Amino acid sequence: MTLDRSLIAGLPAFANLDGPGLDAVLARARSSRFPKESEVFSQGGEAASFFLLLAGHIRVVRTSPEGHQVIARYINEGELFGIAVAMGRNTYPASAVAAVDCVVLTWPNAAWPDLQARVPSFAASAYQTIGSRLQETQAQVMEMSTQQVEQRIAHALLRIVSQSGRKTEQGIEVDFPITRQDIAEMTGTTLHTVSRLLSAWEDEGLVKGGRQRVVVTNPHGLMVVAENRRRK
Amino acid sequence: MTLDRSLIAGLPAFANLDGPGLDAVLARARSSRFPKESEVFSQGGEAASFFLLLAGHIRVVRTSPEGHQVIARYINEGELFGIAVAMGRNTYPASAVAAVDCVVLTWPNAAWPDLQARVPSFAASAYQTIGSRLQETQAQVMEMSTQQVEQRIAHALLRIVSQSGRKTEQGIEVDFPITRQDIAEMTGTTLHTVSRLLSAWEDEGLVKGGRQRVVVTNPHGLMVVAENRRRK
DNA sequence: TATGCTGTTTGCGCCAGAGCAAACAGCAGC
DNA sequence: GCTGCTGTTTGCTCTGGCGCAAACAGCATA
Repeated sequence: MTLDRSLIAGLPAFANLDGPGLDAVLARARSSRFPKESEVFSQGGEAASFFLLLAGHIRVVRTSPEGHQVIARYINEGELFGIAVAMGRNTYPASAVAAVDCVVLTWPNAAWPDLQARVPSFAASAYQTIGSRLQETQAQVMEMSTQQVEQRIAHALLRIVSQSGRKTEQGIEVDFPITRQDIAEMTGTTLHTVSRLLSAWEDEGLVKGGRQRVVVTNPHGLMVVAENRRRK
Repeated sequence: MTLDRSLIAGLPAFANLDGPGLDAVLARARSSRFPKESEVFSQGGEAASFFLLLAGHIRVVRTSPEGHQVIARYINEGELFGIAVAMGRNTYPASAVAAVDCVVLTWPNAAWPDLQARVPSFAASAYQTIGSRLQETQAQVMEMSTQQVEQRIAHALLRIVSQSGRKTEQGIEVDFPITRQDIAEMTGTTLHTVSRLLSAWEDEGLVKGGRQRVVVTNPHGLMVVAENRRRK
């Protein structure tokens, strides 16, 4: 199946790439569909490919030996993921699950050295992706060390909505199904606490909830909550 | 000042490098001393160089806008650090402080593109370093979400001691000065809690404390504490 | 030897948030 | 429309560990 340049021409990962460069990158990729809740790759599995999300939303999940799940991040359209090869790893450190039906570009890892040599700006953007994820993850450690649950959840919601929000007449809505449990697993809390806080915020007119739905109706008000340190 | 190959020949970062390769890498570096508690680079500062620690121990610290400090990691001898350039960043996301007197190799960022092209295995080891730090940081998020303070501190201590431990007749000792406050900042707790737990462990014969000193006298026993989930 | 300074220990009270339990509400399939 | 499943809400209790405070102990300097 031949892939069209227009699929990826506008993506930040391919900025600074000319037409032939784009074609070189696309020549090694194939596109495929992943239905909702299916796994793109699995934690601990041998890393044979790396990916780019063309459409949909993907949840990256880590499971501890004891069975606890933590959501490391959500992948948005246009982002690279599963780039274990760029880190010199040969196994995936987490699982990737389609949060909705997704379209994914897949490259075999074997193509990496060649692409890296021939299309250096593509490799550079992969490294930059890894760098900014390290950065974000460290910021998360910091948040978890220093902030209250309320602020962490507010931050997490604002982050999701700014990256994967869809404007509606009510406000900005998370545009994939997300449960209270999911939010809890992103912030290191329990679904009970998340539910209680969302209910409280709904009373204050900051958000509006629904089954697997969250709408932020007053982003500015939520930011105040996120920044508010009530202790010292 | 001319640097000798033997300085770095044995380091994992330079595995697979032949003599000329080593020389090419060293030609662009200069070596310098950093006295205890001095800053190698500063959070938010413009990233002009990247570094390799030849001797000593370095503390990587992030400070929040509100002034909270978190210790992201300790750098050990032979490790690269401050490699913002490899992530496409132009500013340091954290500060690096010498925990003891240190000897550091410094490369100007300008040398990076050239080194990357001419000594690819050096670049690859930088990327691998970043990858494993992302991995570790995500593991830390997981720990903070799912484990009790007691287990987190036990894990942190075991990690430090395994990476930077020195054998003594009493057991394995952290071979740089480390305060209870430092341990608290690594694990997202308070020095009070750390102090209480260390005291308790000392009574059980697992560790032995001192001013800015920790000796693990019974590593196996500490591992039991680290793995022990007393709830659920 | 005295004087600080910095790091450590320990007691006490309190509360954010986890754990448990039970009722409730969308949504899908029959 | 009924049934079942999955996700949500909410009340209650309990506790890990934080905040505060005060005493204490190494180590360095004069």
